This record gives sequence, C-alpha cells and structure tokens, in this order.
Amino acid sequence: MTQIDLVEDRPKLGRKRDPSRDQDILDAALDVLVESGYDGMTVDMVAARAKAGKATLYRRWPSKSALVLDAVACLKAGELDPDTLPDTGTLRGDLVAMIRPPAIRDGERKLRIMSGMVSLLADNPELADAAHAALVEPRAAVNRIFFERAIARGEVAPDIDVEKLILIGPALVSYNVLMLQRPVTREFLISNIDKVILPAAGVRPPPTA
Amino acid sequence: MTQIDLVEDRPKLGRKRDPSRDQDILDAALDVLVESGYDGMTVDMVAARAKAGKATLYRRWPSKSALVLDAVACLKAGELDPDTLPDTGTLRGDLVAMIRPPAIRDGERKLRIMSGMVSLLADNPELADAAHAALVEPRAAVNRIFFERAIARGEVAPDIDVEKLILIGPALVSYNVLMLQRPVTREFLISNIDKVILPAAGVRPPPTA
DNA sequence: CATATACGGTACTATCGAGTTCCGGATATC
DNA sequence: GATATCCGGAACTCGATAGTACCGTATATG
Repeated sequence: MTQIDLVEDRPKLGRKRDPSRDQDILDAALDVLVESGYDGMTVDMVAARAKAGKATLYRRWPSKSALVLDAVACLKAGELDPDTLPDTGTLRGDLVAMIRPPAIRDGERKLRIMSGMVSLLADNPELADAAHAALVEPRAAVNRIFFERAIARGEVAPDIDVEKLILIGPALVSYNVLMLQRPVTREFLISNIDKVILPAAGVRPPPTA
Repeated sequence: MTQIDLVEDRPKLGRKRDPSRDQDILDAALDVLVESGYDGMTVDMVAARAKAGKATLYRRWPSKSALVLDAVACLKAGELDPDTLPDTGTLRGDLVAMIRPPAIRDGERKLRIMSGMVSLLADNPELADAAHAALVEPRAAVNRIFFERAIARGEVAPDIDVEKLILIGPALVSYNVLMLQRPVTREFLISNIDKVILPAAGVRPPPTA
C-alpha cells in the first residue's frame, strides 16, 4: 500500500486560497447560466461577473462543465425548513400561502437554470441528478408535506397518488414558462390550485368560485 | 419607383433546383436537432445526414438559424384531421383513444425538438411562434375538440376552463420527459387522464378503479 | 525579510464551427 | 453542343471560446 492519506497536498506556505471567492464564482456562474444558457455562457463571462481572473476559476474547477455542475449542485433549497413552512389548516391554504413574489421569482430562476441545461441532461446523468436534487425535489418535498398533512387531517383520501399530485403544480408552471413563454402570475397559480390540483386531490368545492 | 416586381431572379437556363432535396434537408435538420440540440448541431451534421453538400444548404437557406426555423415551421401536424380523430362518445374514451405508440413517439420527438431550442425562445420571438404553432398548438387543438364535444354532450359543465384543461396533459408529459427524464408509458398517460384531467374537468368516477 | 502561493488581468494556443469558394460532374435551356 | 445552373464534396477563411502561461501584486509562513 502506498500512502493514500497524505494525497491532499495542502500548501503550508504562501497566501491562502480565499474560500469566499468560491461562492461568488458559483453565484456568477448561475447568473450567466440563467441569462445565456449553458452553451451561450463563456468562462470569461463568469469570471468578469465574479470580478475574478479566469486562472482563479481554473485553479478551483478543472473545466467549465465541472464548474456548472458544482454551481447547480451547491444551489440550496432555501425554503425547506419545516418550521418556516406555512401551516394554515387546509390544503388550499397551505398551497396558496406558498405563493409569494420572492418564491415566484426563485421558481422562475430555477426554471431558467433548468432550461439552460435541458439538452445536456440526456447524456449527462450526473448533471441530471444534481439538477433534479437541487431544482425539482425541494419544491416537490414541500408539496409532499402539505399533502401528507392533509391526509392526516382527513381532508383528502389516504389512497391518493401523492407523488403525482405534487408534480402537477411544477409541471403546469414549467410548461407555462418554457413552452408558452408566459409570465407566472398569482392568478395563474391560484387557478392551478383551484381548477386542477384540488380537484385531482378530491377536495370538493374550491372555496372561492 | 424602381421595378420591384421582377426581383425574383428566376434563372431560365441551367439545371433546375431539385425541390425534393428541401424536405430531405429539413428532415435531417430535425433529426440532428432532436439528437444534439440547437447548439450541439452543426451544419455539417445536417448536410451529412441528408447526403447533401453544405453549399446546397446555403444555396437554400441563408443561415443555420433560418434553416432550423424553417424546419420547425414546416413540421406538419399530421394528426389534426377532424375526420380521422377518434369519437368514442365519452371524453375519457376520446382521450384514451389518442394513446397509441406512434402518437407517443411523435409527441416525444416534438418534445425533444422543443427542448433543443428552449433557451433560444426567450430572445427569438419568431422561433417561439413557429415552435408554438408547430409543436404545441396542434395537440392542444385536438384536446379542444374533445372537450367541446364533451360540453355539447353535457358530459362536462360548459363553464369549465377549456384552455387550461387542454394544457394539463402536455404539461405533465413535458415535465415528465424533460425534467424528470422518465419515459412516457401508456400507464403514465392513462393515470394523467384518470387522476388529473378528468377530475379537473369535473367528470365524477374514473370508470376503471 | 525571504519564500511560496493566491489574486486579478492579459496574452497566448488550439480547436471547432459558421459561412464561402471552388471543383468535376450532372442536367436543364436554347 | 454551347451555356448556365444545379449537385455532392472538399478546402478554405474567420471569429469565438476553452484552457494555459505568465505578469505584477497581495498575503500568508518561517
């Protein structure tokens, strides 16, 4: 056996690598990705946006694709605290309570990140996994909590297909934004809840006609 | 006024342009677009696939983007004959009757064409319009017919939001394929109909439990 | 204060792809 | 059969970009 443990060649001398630059660069990468898509984005754009030298980027990531993968993987959910989640007592109340301008903006941003990579996902399982974990699953998890609460309350039947229901909202929004190129408005989200999600969940009358 | 009408410089001499090559090239362009996405596709790939010279392509279209735009715009619906459409007497029957392997394949192909261009649509309204007309609208039109028949039969209430309901299916399928990277199966489509679309339309019991 | 490394920035190399040009051969008109 | 234009194909130009090398400067250890 060769010495495997000391492989981490940590330099003991010289200036230290500034860890705060990492996040700046990853943020810049996501910004550029949103604006230009994966193919339209250049490493120089990212460096300029982060006010960093290109060499600094390549000192930390071996390639553009590795940088983007890391940027997506490090994208935090930021809305998944079960404590900060609304709990209004009704399924509709919970779903509607999630509609707030910052959440809408965040969702649209994530959608554009996704759209900038869609054509890569097919032949890049790593990226597809990272994208799913960072962009799709967090929102689905929130909905999952709402539905399980509703089941526990007896508000919806326990045999509903939760995994399907939690995807209706994201699917409608993503189709609306990416395919139809329409903005996401509060009215749109409310009508999704009242006209599609709640009927599919078997909740009788949308409280407001 | 200058002579505007004779601008069409039709050559009267020499070999004629073979119109059948047009469709071959457009088909090849769509194939490559599906497999590689807009940015991954090269004009050489398209020429090779169509067994054509690159010069032949540029004799007919001024640029790669014009070629792709034309390829998408010329993509025909091929399923919109109101005569060949199923008419089973129930909304569910009509929707289920549309589930056939060729239609599934066709739908997935259109979806991948769309995904190969998603990031272009935002700053290319022409392309967005062409994509919508060729890829989104034909399928929506079919569903619209089914829902309007159902309303005429009294099967569903006349005040339902048809324009929203006809998009549920496409939205669920596109999310399933593009975001979740899952295949489109017959069971998936059936469950979309029974668990989401029909409840949203207010059709009481999914005939099969 | 000497050494080693990180930093932002610039210049460079190598590759790749859009678009052009030219070729020999095929096919049309006159 | 002369001429003009098409065809598939190959060679070319030119701009853009991933990745590398190096600069002068800043900051850490010893």
